[in-house]
Amino acid sequence: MSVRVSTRDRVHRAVLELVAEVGVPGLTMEGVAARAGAGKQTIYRTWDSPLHVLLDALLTASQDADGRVEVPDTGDLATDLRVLVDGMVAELTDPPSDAMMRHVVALLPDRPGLGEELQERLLRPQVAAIEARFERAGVAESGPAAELLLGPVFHRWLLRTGPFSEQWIATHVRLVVQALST
Amino acid sequence: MSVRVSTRDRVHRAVLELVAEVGVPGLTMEGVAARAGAGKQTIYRTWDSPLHVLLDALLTASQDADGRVEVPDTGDLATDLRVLVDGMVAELTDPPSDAMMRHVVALLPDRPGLGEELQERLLRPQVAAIEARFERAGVAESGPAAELLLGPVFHRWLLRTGPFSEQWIATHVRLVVQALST
DNA sequence: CGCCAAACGAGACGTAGCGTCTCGTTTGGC
DNA sequence: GCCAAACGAGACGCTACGTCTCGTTTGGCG
Repeated sequence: MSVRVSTRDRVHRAVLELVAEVGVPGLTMEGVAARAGAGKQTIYRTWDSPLHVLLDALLTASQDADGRVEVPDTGDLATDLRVLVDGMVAELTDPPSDAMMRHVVALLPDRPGLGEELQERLLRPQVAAIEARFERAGVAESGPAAELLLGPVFHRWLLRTGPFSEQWIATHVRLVVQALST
Repeated sequence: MSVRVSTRDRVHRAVLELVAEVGVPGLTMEGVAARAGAGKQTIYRTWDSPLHVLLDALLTASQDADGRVEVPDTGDLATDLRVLVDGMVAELTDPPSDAMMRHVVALLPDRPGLGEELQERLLRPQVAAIEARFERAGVAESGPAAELLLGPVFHRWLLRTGPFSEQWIATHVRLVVQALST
């Protein structure tokens, strides 16, 4: 990304403002350029779609915030898993992130590049933290275990079958821990 | 839907042909109308977007095929859950259904009507069948149980983290059954 | 300090799809 | 066999597309 720093920032700000006003389907390259006070060519030089601009803006912001996911270890597996699930739920329910991720996964078959960027810079660290905590607990199948924990969270987020209430998360974590205690 | 039957069929055929050629993002109302030999007004009278046309076409086809999901009961819970998971996997990996569902869930926050139609006519029967089988097995929390079974399947489908191999499904079902055997 | 190439803001350009509309022309139910 | 409702066709102005060509900053190097 060879765009000048100040320009990048203005474009990021513009797309975040616009997505709040018109939603992801309402984003346009011309709109972003105009709001950022930039030429269209400048936008096309670096990004290939409004969704790509939004993805970059959100990932840049989240990276500036923390960068990596800490692996908690209070000794109690259920407690630590809750912390990790809470982090993921926070990400999934933040409105701009929610909308962006939905549209990125929609285009995943057609534009794998977008999905990889999301995967690499946002999801993988979360999954890795969960697997690490399982391994520390002596769980052999940490991969399937992480999927068992995250799957229902994504399912509930994706299909909006119910809220992420205290009680639901507690029940879910309990079932997962039970599945892994041979 | 007051469109004449033969017209509906021609539109359904047209959108299924087109989505295979140009993908969901390439679908347009004008393209569907032209391919179906219909006027644009006729399309707009019944549907409000190309994705809505595709959703209707796929749901109509799948309803004509079977209509409802059978609840298997061989006596072995793991075996029956496999059958139900296999059915869901088949639906999720059929290319046009795959693409359609991704785009519908992407628009779910903006256009809840689309999501409800998908939910009601396709997903709910699957979930109900799984919950019914759990209840027959004496599982108290059949709701969370169904989520535990389906969540990782959707997670793997959505993020494409790995294939639906024999081995993965077997391991996953085993973990779920174990989570529920108090 | 002054230079110069790279990056930039602005916007013109032809194309395509949008959603609405107005035409005649089927078409099917009474 | 009649007549209103539904239809095929396509014109209309509009918006966004992606490419392009302009001058104009701008920042690094001598």
